[in-house]
Amino acid sequence: MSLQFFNTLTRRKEPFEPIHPGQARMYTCGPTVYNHAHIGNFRTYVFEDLLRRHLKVKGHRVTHVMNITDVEDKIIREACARGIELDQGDALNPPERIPLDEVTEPFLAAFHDDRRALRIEDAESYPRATRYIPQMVALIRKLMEKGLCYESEGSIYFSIQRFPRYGCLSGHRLDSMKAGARVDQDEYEKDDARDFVLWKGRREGEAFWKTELGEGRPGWHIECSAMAMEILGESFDIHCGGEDNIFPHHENEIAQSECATGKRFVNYWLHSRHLMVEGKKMAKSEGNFFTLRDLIDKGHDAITIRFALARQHYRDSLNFTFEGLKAAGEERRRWTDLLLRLEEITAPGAVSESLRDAVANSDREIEAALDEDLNTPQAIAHLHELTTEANRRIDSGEMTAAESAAVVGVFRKWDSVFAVLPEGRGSLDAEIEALIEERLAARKSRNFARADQIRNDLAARGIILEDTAQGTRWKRG
RNA sequence: GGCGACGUGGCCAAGUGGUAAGGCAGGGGCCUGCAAAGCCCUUAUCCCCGGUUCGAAUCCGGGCGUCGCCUCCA
Repeated sequence: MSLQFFNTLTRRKEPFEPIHPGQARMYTCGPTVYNHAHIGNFRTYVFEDLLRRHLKVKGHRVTHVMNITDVEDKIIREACARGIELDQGDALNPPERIPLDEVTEPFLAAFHDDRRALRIEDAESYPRATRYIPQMVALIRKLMEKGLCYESEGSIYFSIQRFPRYGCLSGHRLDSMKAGARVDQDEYEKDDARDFVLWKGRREGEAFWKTELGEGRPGWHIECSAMAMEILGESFDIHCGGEDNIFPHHENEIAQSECATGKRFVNYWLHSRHLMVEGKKMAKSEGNFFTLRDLIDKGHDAITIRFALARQHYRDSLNFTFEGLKAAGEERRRWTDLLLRLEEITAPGAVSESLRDAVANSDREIEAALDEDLNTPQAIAHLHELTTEANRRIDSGEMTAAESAAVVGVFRKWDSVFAVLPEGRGSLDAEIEALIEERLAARKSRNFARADQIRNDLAARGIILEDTAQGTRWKRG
């Protein structure tokens, strides 16, 4: 079956056909580095990671660009409060380091630490907005030459009236947008309240660059168009983000990009729904706002958090609960324990036809599920079915080492997408090994008090012992 | 007010026309020195009301409810 995605643009599932066969170019909206990313952000980044990993399994060469927004109102406010230099230099002759980096770099580093903890693979590129000011200026000048924008009090605005398809992504219609309940708080002067700013002229107390457009700083939307087109080309395959980005951010990206080039900007728009915590919108005021660090500090495992985020379909809102996190941990443990059991099997013999079929079936169904707009819940259900089947066969004592390897193979293959299995158990120090030996001897001599004491002591040190017919198995708790 | 998504067992969740996958939690059993793990058994007329159809969780209409976006929040 072919890979298909639900395209926000058409509101339908469509087969994925990359512009260049075998190559998938994707751009995802990354973090604004003014604080630590929260688990809602990571829900989206984990979805995008699953997407890139599955594209790779399907044989595509993936070029993934995730932008870093490192100039923005809150960052500037913080810089201002700290008395950091507002002049960021000449856009065409930028210094290695700009003053705003002092605010953003610690959070950028933290973001990468967090995503690695969640096993989110490295993207091919992490462009920072502040390093692409000339490209943004060039793009704005192109739009100016085409007469699609206007200047007002030193700022430059895009006139959405000039783009007839405006609203194609979000479904907003120009005429009905006027009735919007919200009043724009922006103090800049616009011809039409719905127009958006491409370039903000320098203002008192705000960071600025010296550019051909004068002194000022870029608007928000322009960075993604400029960086995406610079790195991926004027037309590319996939653009992702959280659902809140559909309007206005992505809508505006389409308008400015397609007006500038006259070409289709992006073929597939994929958006993840938001995450809620314990049934409520995550908000600091609700006391249910969590960064990854918050959860790790509470003793939760990063990979289990990854699994809790990956386990639900990206287009459904995800209700993040501690009960759900516990369930995610149990599911992982079940798979981890199965792998330990499988590794212990040494029986010689061929792979039976029934096992070969079972494994091939699981493999096919998991692939089909992921092909169908990344249906992770269904793919996971198939892994659970394979788990039960494998445990049953192990219990029957008939599984061979070759069969065990076949089952492990399916788990490892799909874990290249899910990335939730342990890489290995590690090893034990000699002291613990000696205790395990001592306990075996104690059990043999029916000194169960001593045996249980050793088991309890080791459990307190994070080593869990389980007795099987073949001997004692250890694992880390 | 405009646009959109969703409502399946205690919890999470698959399933888009043929009489409800899977996991977690709970209960019972087998196994075990005990435990753990594992296996087996166990809980649903799919929000409500109409309609289409031989047949609907699945399609259509109407309710009710939850959630999201409507200018810088993934």
